Amino acid sequence: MTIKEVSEKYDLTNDTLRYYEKVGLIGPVKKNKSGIRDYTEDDLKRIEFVKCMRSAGLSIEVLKEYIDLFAEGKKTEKERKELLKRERENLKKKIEKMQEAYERLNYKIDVFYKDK
Amino acid sequence: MTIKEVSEKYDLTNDTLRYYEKVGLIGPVKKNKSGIRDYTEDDLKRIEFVKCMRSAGLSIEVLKEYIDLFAEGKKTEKERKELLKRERENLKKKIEKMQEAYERLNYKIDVFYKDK
DNA sequence: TATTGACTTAAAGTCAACTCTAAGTTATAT
DNA sequence: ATATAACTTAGAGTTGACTTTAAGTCAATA
Repeated sequence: MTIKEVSEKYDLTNDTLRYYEKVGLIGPVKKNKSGIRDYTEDDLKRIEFVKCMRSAGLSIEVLKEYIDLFAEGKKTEKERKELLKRERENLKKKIEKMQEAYERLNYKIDVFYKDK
Repeated sequence: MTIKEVSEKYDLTNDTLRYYEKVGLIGPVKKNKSGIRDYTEDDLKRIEFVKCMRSAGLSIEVLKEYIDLFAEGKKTEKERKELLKRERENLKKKIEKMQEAYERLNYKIDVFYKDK
């Protein structure tokens, strides 16, 4: 799959895809004889994972950390699990903050701006 | 209330409080004869609101927009309500994204890293 | 009176995460 | 054969949201 197709499929720009590769979140992606990227199914799975986690606010740094551990093999499984649990906790707290703000907006809209 | 007390109460740095004031999210805060800030109850309410919304990811720009409308008085109530509804929708979508990522982390932790 | 520490300002610096630019190569259509 | 469009790279630039710096004022204490 070409970079264009991937960027359309996942709604990420070519630049972002190359940037993710440069910082080591994906790939290195295989290239054909003229140097053009050809993404594999595994690349796509990774992109989808990264996109999901990024959209939830996980930093590139922490994703990179996880992916580097992954590349080191089985011996890092425990450490990876700890990392995921840590991030899950962070996410939970962030969701709670957002729920709070959401309810506050609800209240403002329904009570303060009721008849507007 | 001094900037130090406010910064401790809301866990925001002095710098952040002055920055919020500079960009127009709060104040202008009243100052005593020697130029030192003295926050009122209304300032504190505003700070608390801004903190809540910022922690949920609303941009400084959009908060500024809301606050500027507020300062224009009653005639902007409808517009303010629209703005809040828009931001509520954005927030809802973001919460959904985060829930998705949260569940994915749950799954990974419980299934993939079950015995680790 | 001198020093300490909290405050003040404007402006420059930082950081994460892209995003754009410049200069170049390659594939396809006319 | 030439124009067009899509790709490539390294590196510079942008944006949002602070954060730090430099230079100074002021109040309280030794």
